[in-house]
Amino acid sequence: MSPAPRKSTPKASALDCRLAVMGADLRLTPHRREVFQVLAESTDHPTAYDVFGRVKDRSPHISLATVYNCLEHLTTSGLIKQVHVERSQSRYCANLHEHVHFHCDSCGKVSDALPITHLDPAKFWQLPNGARITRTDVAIHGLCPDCAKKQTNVLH
Amino acid sequence: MSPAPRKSTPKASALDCRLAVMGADLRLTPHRREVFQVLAESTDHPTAYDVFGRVKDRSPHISLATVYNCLEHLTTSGLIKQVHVERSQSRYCANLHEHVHFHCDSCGKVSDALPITHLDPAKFWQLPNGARITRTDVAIHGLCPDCAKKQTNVLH
DNA sequence: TTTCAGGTTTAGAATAGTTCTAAAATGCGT
DNA sequence: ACGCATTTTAGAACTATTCTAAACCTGAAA
Repeated sequence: MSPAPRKSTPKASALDCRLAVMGADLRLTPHRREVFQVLAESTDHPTAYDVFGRVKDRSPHISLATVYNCLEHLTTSGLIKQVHVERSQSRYCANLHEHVHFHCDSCGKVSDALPITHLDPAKFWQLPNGARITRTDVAIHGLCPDCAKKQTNVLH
Repeated sequence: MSPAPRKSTPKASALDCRLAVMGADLRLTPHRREVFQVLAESTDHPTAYDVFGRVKDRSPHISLATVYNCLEHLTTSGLIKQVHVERSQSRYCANLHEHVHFHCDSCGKVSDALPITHLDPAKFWQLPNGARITRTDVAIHGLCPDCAKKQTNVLH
């Protein structure tokens, strides 16, 4: 008999492509797929607990530990990024394009800001001689347009 | 009778000056002074627990809660800065000059890097229209000179 | 088809960093 | 010295995260 055609994962979604392209060593389980989907559809940099709540709509029996587990695997295989804003909860982000995070210190919202020009850290800062740079995290703090407007109104 | 000369805080240390200059609303207690001193003498961005250990050499009876308390007061009055590197412990820094933090992902050391030129965030990133910027935190990750050298040696 | 080995998921316990609480201590102005 | 506000303390409480051990899949081998 000729070998049977493979049965598993018949459709190639955006996530499958991403996994293939990155060559990540990550088994694509339904939970991991869902956690990634949730993140890919979110622009608000949800916390692990936020993700838990959103994934539960689709998989009511998923546990928080699994969400943490999936987030860790997705992070280490480079499919998502972990963002450290506060000493409190970590936030996660599926936007892998070069960008920085803008944090509103009033309402706590986190939004992405795209680069106008590429920033070369070595041109801006005196780094220790012989250091090797792997990534640069930029976090800009301030007031988002809404909160800036509100604060101005209050002051006058 | 003419008013008696003020008796409190007879000597003006660097910390006193700093407090006066910044107009910080902070009572200068011995513990706060010690916590600040420890930080001012450290370049390794100690954690709260590190600070606790170092202050204990001078004030053996200080409690960890007091250290946290002092760190919070010093932070909110702008005398020190809190640095969020990892999801784990916060680190603190008494260097208020414009600078960024370089984190070695191998040995975990955090060191300061001074700016060569001033960075204007608005020139580099498309920020939400109407946003008001208060500060920009830059964290550069990679390998410090020592770890970069070691890793090269291992590879050949 | 059964068996096995591997990774995955689960619930709950454990841990770590930090904050809270209530009482005691301290210090300043009168 | 007195009263009041702030600071300090020890320990409990809290929260985010990680660990653990058992149950569960899934795919390959027998």
